[in-house]
Amino acid sequence: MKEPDAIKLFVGQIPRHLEEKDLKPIFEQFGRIFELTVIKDKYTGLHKGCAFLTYCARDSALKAQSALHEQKTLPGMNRPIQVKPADSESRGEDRKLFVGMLGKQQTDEDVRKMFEPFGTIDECTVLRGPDGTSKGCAFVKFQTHAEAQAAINTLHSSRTLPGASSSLVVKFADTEKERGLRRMQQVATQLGMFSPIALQFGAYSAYTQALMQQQAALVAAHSAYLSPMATMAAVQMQHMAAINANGLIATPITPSSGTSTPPAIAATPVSAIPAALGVNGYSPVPTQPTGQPAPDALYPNGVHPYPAQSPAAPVDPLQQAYAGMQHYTAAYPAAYSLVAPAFPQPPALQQREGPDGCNIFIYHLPQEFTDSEILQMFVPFGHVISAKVFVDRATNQSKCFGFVSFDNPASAQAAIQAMNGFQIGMKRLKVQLKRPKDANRPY
DNA sequence: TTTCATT
Repeated sequence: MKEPDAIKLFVGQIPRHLEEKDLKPIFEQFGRIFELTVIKDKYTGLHKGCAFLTYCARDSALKAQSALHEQKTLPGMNRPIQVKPADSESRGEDRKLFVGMLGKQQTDEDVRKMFEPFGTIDECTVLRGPDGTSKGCAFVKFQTHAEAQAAINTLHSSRTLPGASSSLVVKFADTEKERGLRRMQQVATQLGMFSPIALQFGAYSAYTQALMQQQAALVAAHSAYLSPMATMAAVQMQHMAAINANGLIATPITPSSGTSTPPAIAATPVSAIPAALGVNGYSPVPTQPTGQPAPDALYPNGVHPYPAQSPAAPVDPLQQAYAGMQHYTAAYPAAYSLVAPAFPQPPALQQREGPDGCNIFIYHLPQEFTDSEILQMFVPFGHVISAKVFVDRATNQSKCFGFVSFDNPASAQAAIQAMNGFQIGMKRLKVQLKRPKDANRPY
């Protein structure tokens, strides 16, 4: 049994091929383990590279934390292991700050000194690229929200650091949700598609996102062993599967030029995709020259001395997958059309309204969006009977707002739910029900 | 100039 004051620890920077049984020996040396759980993706079961660990005794947790946290690096990882109380133990992530516009040469210590006057700092990390160069920003975690707020009040915009292009930014760090949106944006950018297909990433359900990540990881893990054509087919399937799994797009997808991908692939169950790739059961783990996974015997203490880097590890699988795709599609423009055109252009729609509750108003559209873009942006949510961007009569320029009408209120609600607040560039879309014609505009 | 992840 565990002590009542036991601490649940979060363990990060774990190689994804290590399971509970592999981790146990690493942590058992600090005391009896009450519970050790590798965190897996709730939909895909994919190992997320971290775990929760509770010792029977509080003291064991403290010992493990001081012996391991930031002290050792497990093989294949490029950052040291994290062993610290889980967020659930401290409640609230409202005490973490994002600090932007730092000089490139400032270290964790420099940043810490700047923030120390405002309270007790739990964590202070300058973000760095794989080569160790600063990204010019940092995260600083205080013990309380009030301390963090005090730092914002005093430091935000207070000065311009040497080498920075504008004044210091100090704000609360993005929430999990905001980060998700940001990632989608990055994916969109990497796909080289600002709109409209890329925007649909914003409409993806968590489930679809999870599938995407899994497929991307598989593609990344195996692209080295697959022919370019197979890799591209995998990326295609990833898109198709994502779209179909989302249940939003019913359009049949037919390849428009010769590849080995049969039309039937669009109907392939998602679970069958790894098999279709010929990688079913193949774990995305760097292997030894023998073809066997690295045996535990290589690091009998369970902990490998710093810096133990695997040449295969430090690339983000998503980035790698999409970079690969971009490269491929750049070389074969004809093939590109296979990936994108899930949404054939319907004939131009008349501007007409749906019933009450079926019409939505969209504001903060990018200047370059036309009827076609907003149609494609909202078609995943239902049957669109009208999509109209308003343009200035004199200049023919978009007024950056428009209306979309569905044939039923549920689609309109789904669209609002998914797209309101969706970030495009610096702006977020405002998506709400269109006001009835007779309502006055209060602004 | 937004991270490596928090059941």
